[in-house]
Amino acid sequence: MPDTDIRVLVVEDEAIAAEAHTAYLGRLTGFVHAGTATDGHTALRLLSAAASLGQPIDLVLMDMTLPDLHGLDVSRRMRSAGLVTDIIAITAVRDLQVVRGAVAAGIVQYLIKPFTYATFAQKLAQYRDFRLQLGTPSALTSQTDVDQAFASLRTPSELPRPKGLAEGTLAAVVDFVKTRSRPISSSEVMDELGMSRVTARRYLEYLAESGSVLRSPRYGTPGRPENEYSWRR
Amino acid sequence: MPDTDIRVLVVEDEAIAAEAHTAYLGRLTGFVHAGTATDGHTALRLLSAAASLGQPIDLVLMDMTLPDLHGLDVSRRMRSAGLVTDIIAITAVRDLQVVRGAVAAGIVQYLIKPFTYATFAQKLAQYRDFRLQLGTPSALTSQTDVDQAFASLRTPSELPRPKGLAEGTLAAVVDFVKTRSRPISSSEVMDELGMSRVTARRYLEYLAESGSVLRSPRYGTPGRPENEYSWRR
DNA sequence: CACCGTTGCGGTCATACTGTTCACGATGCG
DNA sequence: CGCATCGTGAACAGTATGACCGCAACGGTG
Repeated sequence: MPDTDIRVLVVEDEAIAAEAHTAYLGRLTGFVHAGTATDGHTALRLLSAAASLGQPIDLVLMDMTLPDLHGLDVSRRMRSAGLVTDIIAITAVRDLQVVRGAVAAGIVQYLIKPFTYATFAQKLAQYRDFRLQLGTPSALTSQTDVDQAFASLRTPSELPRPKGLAEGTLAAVVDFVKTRSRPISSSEVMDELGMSRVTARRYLEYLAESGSVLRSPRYGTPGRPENEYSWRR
Repeated sequence: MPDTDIRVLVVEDEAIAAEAHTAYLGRLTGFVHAGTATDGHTALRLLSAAASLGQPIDLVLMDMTLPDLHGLDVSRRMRSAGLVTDIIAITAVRDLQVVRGAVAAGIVQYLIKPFTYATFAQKLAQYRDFRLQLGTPSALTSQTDVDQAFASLRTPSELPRPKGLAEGTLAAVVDFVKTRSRPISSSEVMDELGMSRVTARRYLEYLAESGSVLRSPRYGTPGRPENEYSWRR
């Protein structure tokens, strides 16, 4: 459905970086590259042109360091112009003031260069989920619904590995879950990997929390329901 | 330390609501009520006055429905003026466009009226955590750090669920009931979700008790009448 | 129209099995 | 040897299930 595709404008002065972003975009479903601007004024012009043509840009990948304007200035001018386009900031600068300003300017994600494709994809996927949740008009019925939408925007997909989890064990569990196409329970991991149920569960739970595996209760048998975990690509 | 207290401006045209918000604020540590505005222009004037006095407002509790301007307009004008003050939106309107606009205008939290003090306190506490993480200049060293800071704005805990109800199961049932426009019986939930009738009924009954779902008996067939449940918006 | 058998869901338990917690033992590192 | 990190067993708590009984409407029957 091209109708629901998210139209993306890349704002980046370095040609190589701009091409990289565009290439990354092409690998994601649901996103369309709608143009590239190499400075702030061009970006603003493209944005209003697209809006008046009835094909507004949905999302801007905005580099913060531009030749003419700072990315934050571009964002602020967009807001002044009444554009509700969402913005993902891309920057090499880890500046506190910039982050604070970014939040105030309504920037939905903040990517620090250099980043891997995986990181890029995750941030955009989160944004896509966010839009999806807001996309259905009937969805917004309660505080919880709004909270959910905000959560998908702001929950990091990659949690730092907390204490109590060993790298080797984690790798073993990840490997095991990956090889099974069927959802598995913590008991199965216990049996197959020879670890205790407690340990198996701790790792699976961490993976579920970090979003790498899907968790859902398994019904049908007496007793407390068993959670089953399946690797999500 | 009054130095680190968060200075809050309440923007609300109804006196009773404004007082309530102020009273709520007083019960929280780390926040100071810095003033109240009953319309958008006054709010903007107070904000720039405070900023030029060197005592900028850190946070605005902004009602969306004001006599002169829409809350979103006030937010946009704040951004145009270069104010990095954070904003928590308070509104009775569950409007998709408003939520989208709110995100674009850099609104950090979105509270739907009416809300309990618990909800209010939770949202503000989350905001305080967010500031705390951005407050230490050395903290921002990696993508993970930024992610963590954003994450404190997400909803960490939901309302306390009574014992005996699993979070995942409840979510599944709520989701199922929501998607059906027709009233459904516990047997249908049993069949569709693969759980037992007892379990399905327990969750439906809880939802009916808590008021999010409507319950009424269904006549016309032999046997004891069946209760049917329908989502109430 | 009053009564009664039939029917099928409502409501309650004991039960079964897992999730969760806790304190301790094992392992590694300085 | 002391400290931090991790895995484990055991005890406790949580939660879905099957079975069972009772109830409320239906539909004959007199």
